[in-house]
Amino acid sequence: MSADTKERIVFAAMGLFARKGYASTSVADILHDAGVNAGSLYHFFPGKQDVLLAVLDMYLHGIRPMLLQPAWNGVTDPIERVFALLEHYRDYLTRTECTYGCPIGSIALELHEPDPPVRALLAANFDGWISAIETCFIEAGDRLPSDVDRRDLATFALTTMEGGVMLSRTDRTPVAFDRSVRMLRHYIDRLQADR
Amino acid sequence: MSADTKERIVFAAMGLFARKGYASTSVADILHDAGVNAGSLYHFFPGKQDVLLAVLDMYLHGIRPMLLQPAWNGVTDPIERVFALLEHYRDYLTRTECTYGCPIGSIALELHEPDPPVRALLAANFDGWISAIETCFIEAGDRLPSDVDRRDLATFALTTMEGGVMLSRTDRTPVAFDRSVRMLRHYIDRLQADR
DNA sequence: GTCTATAACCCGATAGAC
DNA sequence: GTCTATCGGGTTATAGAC
Repeated sequence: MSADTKERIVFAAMGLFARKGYASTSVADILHDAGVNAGSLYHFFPGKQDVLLAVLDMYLHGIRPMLLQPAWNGVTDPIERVFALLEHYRDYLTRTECTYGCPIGSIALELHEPDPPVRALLAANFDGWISAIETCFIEAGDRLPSDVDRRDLATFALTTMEGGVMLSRTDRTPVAFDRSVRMLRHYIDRLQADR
Repeated sequence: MSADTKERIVFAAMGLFARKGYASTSVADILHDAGVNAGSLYHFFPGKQDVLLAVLDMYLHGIRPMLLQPAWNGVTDPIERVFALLEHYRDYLTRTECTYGCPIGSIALELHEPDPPVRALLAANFDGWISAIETCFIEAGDRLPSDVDRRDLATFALTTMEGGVMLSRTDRTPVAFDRSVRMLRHYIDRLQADR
């Protein structure tokens, strides 16, 4: 089946890129994990980079169903949703003994001069994440001071997460991640206290 | 000259790893930039990874003379020193049109399963950075609330910087970096206001 | 310590039968 | 659409003369 084969390739590549990175994943690795032969992959994709594009596209369209929905299950308070999402990343971090973090962030720093379409999809993924969190802060309404820009605050939450993941992956403990998120929580608590 | 050759190799590799990353830099690249032949490199280093170790070691010992000293030139206030260091990274970012960020952070995310000595040196570099900033916050004394942990705050400053660099490199503009640092500044201003 | 040549290997991508 | 075999090129590292 054609659709199935293509899907298997993308899913296999998604896992491999997250675990080993883009450059360190060979086409042979993808073929092996997908249980597919070279001819099939090159029938659906012009080359390896196009597989990456498909993976980034899947992440982009998966933000709601694959990331936000599970992270926000049962959480309705908009500000708690921000921290529920951060907690979601922490779970992923600890479940993998702090070896895997955010796959988008890893690829973004691994590729030093990505081709324009790759860079555009990386930026779109970050933008989607930020916009989702921005919406939470907007929904928080007057619980936050009116002079605090909601998008700036959402960007800050993402940099806290990405930076925390970076340090925690490096020393294989969630300590730095926890410290950063605790500080972000402290900041947002204070914003709510004296709005 | 032996010492000179070894040094040229390390400096060439330092530049290349920062610009292209570790995996994408070939030994041939290093040889070319250093103006050295393969025999010389393999005379001084068992392999490519050992060149990386030497580079990370140089970064580690260069934190004060190569990073803090120039960033803090003329800045004495401990809290302003924190933001002067962040400004230093912003300068590097904008001077390179947002293509290069923190070389340690890039390598840390690029290598998914680094050998223990590499990981140890990456962690030591982050630790040295955090400790320097922690000292600033300690020197700030009672300008900051006593119940705010100085090391947590220093870790937060590093994650803000690394996350900001990641996003800014991805969309090739310092906007995200500036937003994150502005939020950190806002937080620390508030800590000082109602200590 | 420095040089050149090259070994041994892995990579992405392709050709062409089925 | 799927398979196998393989091409051409780049990789790290080594051998051995000087």
